[in-house]
Amino acid sequence: MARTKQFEVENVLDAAVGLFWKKGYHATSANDLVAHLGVSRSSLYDTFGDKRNLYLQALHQYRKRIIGRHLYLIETATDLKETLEAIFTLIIEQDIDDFHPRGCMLVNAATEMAAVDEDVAAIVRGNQWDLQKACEMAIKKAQYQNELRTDIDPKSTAAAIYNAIIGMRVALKTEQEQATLDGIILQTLRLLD
Amino acid sequence: MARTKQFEVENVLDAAVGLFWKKGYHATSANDLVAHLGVSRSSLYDTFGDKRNLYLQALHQYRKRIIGRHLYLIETATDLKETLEAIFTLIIEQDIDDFHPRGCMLVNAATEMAAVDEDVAAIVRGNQWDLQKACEMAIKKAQYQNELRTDIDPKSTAAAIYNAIIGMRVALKTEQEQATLDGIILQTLRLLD
DNA sequence: GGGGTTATGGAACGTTTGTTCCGTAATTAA
DNA sequence: TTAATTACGGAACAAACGTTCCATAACCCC
Repeated sequence: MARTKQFEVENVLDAAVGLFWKKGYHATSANDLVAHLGVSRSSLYDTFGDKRNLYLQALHQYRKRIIGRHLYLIETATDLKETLEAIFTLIIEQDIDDFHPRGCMLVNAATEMAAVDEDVAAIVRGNQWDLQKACEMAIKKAQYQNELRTDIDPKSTAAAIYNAIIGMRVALKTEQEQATLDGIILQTLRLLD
Repeated sequence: MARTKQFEVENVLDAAVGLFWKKGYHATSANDLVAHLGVSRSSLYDTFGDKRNLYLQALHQYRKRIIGRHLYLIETATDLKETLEAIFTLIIEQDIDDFHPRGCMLVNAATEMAAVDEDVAAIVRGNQWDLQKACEMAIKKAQYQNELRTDIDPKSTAAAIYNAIIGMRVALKTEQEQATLDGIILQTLRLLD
């Protein structure tokens, strides 16, 4: 019936994630997108709507691809403390020694956009809920299996751990000493002792 | 010798803080600044240089005015845990029930600008150093006065507490349940038990 | 192999961007 | 009062912004 697209939507979304993640919403121009996504202006607008819409879809893509991995690790954890330490390490390795650390796209979105864009806020909140709930469930499971003290409150502890992860995401935006980062991990995971 | 300025530099800087704090660097336009600072375009550029320069000066102003208060509270604390709880409460009260929560201007600056602007990064790092050091010293002082267990490591604990404050600053960008926030505070301050 | 439909590339749109320029106003030392 | 200097308001600037439009190209069903 009609001409077929010369690109994969998923691939282009991944590329859009790459741009918006690194530079944020306002600092990424339409020209940037056209130049780096390998898709012409008209096809971009035809497929994704306007810039804001593309940004929202990129946020969903980021959440699915990047955060999905962390969720999976937590949900399948056998040793929770070890798993959380591994996640901290993953996060650190992503940004350390990077001249332009990207941090977390959802944290960047929260600070740049969430206050003035309810759709962005909803995505950020959804992500928070997922991670906090997964962490809470993992704590409960560990308690049920007698691997964790039962006087630890699952909900507030999960919230505090999630909160610490967010904090580290910001900290990594300005390069940090490894010793400081290790200290934060050590103390945060002490919540599970 | 020459005409006198019709405005106080400090007042204008405070107003600039208000704008950049709420909207960030890129989303605040030169027109926004002219419209809200009560200073003509030419006087703005004459006094503060370009937009980026004004932003950097606004960051310093924010640090002096807002964070200076927290520093003072920590440095003069008699009951550290109580003081930290008070600071958490101050932070929460600023943003809760606000339709457009501003969060912390330095956190916003870190995520939006620090990766690509070394001067912004330096200001953020300076602020981190101040707060972390103040917290570390307060812990040591409390330990010396036998108000705190001596097996608590001052440096890493201070880093973790600072980290939790940053995390909460981001969390408040999307409105939160008070119970969740209280849980984070409770668990974070457990580091001092 | 048309005919209907969508995709594409590129030019073009009107706004908004950050910044500069200039004529005039205000200030004070001489 | 004059001369020298700086501040001010507003027009003006080129560049970049996000978006739209259109002629052409590619595709599939009939």
